[in-house]
Amino acid sequence: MSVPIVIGLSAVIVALRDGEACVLTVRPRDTRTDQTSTLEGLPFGPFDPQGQRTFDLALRDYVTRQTRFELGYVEQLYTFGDKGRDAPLADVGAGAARVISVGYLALAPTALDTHAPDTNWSPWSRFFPWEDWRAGRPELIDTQIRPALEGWAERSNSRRDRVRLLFALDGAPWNEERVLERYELLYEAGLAPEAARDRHRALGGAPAEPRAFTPALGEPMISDHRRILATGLGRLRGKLKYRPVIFELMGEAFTLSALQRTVEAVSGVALHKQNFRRVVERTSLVEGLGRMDEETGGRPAELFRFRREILNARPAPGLSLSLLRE
Amino acid sequence: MSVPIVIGLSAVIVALRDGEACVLTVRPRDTRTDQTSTLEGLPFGPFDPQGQRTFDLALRDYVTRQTRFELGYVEQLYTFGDKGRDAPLADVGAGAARVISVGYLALAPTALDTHAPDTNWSPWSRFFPWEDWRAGRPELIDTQIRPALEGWAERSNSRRDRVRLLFALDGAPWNEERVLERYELLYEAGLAPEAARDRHRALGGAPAEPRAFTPALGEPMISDHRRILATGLGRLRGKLKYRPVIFELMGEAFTLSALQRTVEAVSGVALHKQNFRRVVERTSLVEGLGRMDEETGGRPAELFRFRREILNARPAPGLSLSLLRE
DNA sequence: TCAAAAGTGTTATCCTTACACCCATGT
DNA sequence: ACATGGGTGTAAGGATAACACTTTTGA
Repeated sequence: MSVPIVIGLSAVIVALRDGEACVLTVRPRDTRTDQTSTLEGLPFGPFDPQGQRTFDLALRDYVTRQTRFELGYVEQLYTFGDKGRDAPLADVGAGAARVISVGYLALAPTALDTHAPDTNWSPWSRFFPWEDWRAGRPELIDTQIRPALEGWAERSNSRRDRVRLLFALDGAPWNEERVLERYELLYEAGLAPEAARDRHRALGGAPAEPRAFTPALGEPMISDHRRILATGLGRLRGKLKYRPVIFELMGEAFTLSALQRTVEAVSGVALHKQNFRRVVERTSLVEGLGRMDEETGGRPAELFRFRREILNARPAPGLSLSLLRE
Repeated sequence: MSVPIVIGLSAVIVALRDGEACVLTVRPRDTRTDQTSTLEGLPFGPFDPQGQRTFDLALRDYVTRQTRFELGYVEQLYTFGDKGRDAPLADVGAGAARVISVGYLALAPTALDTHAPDTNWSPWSRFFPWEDWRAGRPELIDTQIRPALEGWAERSNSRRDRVRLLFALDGAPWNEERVLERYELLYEAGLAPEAARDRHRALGGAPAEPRAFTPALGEPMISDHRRILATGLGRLRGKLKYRPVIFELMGEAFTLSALQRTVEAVSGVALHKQNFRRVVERTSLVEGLGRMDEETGGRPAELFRFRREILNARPAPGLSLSLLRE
């Protein structure tokens, strides 16, 4: 076994900031020049096979040390091992190692106020602008993405079908969960700057250099981090519907409107107000506190709390937020 | 980096044999004694970081070479990295390496007739007898599992709740998807022989020795393979409901009854015949062939085929086999 | 003729989705 | 008074889940 394996743990840490669903990003410093990277990446740490007992503990430990807060909800996403799409070797100080990425999803309540150096809360829409349908169908899909994909798609029927289904062209409905498939399609079609960079490195080129990118196609990230982010966002969007994970993003007390805006920010679609309330109330996941919110214009709203105890008491804490499109 | 990392790929390969959902198992040979193991395990292969481009390709290649057939549907399950629950080191010929298990799920149509040496199609009920509710609630839950868990459960409320919810005690409904959580509970409670073995090895004991086990608690497997199998079964049961994966287990033509029996064998619950048909027909996932089946007693049944083309044509090939309990 | 398995018809109930409308507060 | 956001009522349509029943074969 000549080539050693290095396992990199990457975390998609999601929290709400100013009403937007954000992800914690870092700009790693180049060890030689001490310059921070122009591209953002996910919090990342190598797994120590000697000392660390589980991935889970290693990840929590790593994040706590780097950002000074403790992760609550954590779940494993996927393990990426494709050659040619691995993390930059420099990151982990390994010479000719094969780097395997284990991605994790973590959710944090809004309260936390971490600002370790070189970290930032970035709205995910910066990386996937086409995923935000809250204000209706994003124009850039038809003005930019569709034309850019035309040449690639017309090479086969299956490509055409994929583009149509994933980007909701020609009347196909939008499916907000397929974030990863959309990103992978753009990567395959060469429209993600990461693709060009990976090809370049495969040919023995120099380390990744940031280059101009089309804003409509989203900002690229370091190594395979945008791929992991897409996996995390898709997983979260799916999970909302059958597990009450959304409450991991809320504070102790919240209004139903705030809850709805959070679901909308994550899922990227607008919801029908009245029906959203009914669904939430029917599942009895929340409980009114009697207290009122101190306003932002209009009638004061009642504050609610998540009845966390039902997680142990009830069979399937189903939320089944059957996304009620407006 | 003193301790090298070894990545083991393990496959849960599911197929139907004689109407039962089975999983392909192997009995590895001891390299010294040339004896086959008394315990079964999953097909397993080390990942070569030098030569192999992706896990997916590595797994397919490995299975094809070992069993002479090509995998169709393949999906990654989970990556297990807990210290103390790793694969036996002897298996991969690595000295003091840290072994990480990447589990995969694969589905194979019944047709295939592989019989490589030392491999076997084992019904999953041998490993998880409590998961089969097709003939109603299994007696062993109340006669064996409940009493065996009593002492462990009474130590805290949360333990009691977990047992009640997962094993459907005291009127709690059965949730067929939580296969892994049930196995992990039994492991934690010390009722899986694997737990004793792992503890023993952690104390520097000799390699695992098979020992007597309670049949009601299922047969143990090599290393962490029963954990991976539980993950696979749970994932498959969940996926049935929102993706038409069940057809990966069927031949080209099948009767609706055969389809129903397959779903029942996988999900472990009995379904309502008439409503099952209605659901299948409404989704237009299948198409009648006009031909009739050559019987097994009673009126001949029409043969159907899976309309595979809808995978590219339709938005969400939802099957939503909302499990219609009888 | 009867057992066995295939296949059809019908109905109450619940959930989804949409509609319209009223309430409490700040300016 | 009126704009703003909070909150309620009601009803059509469809999916679910449960009934009971007929049809076609082999023995």
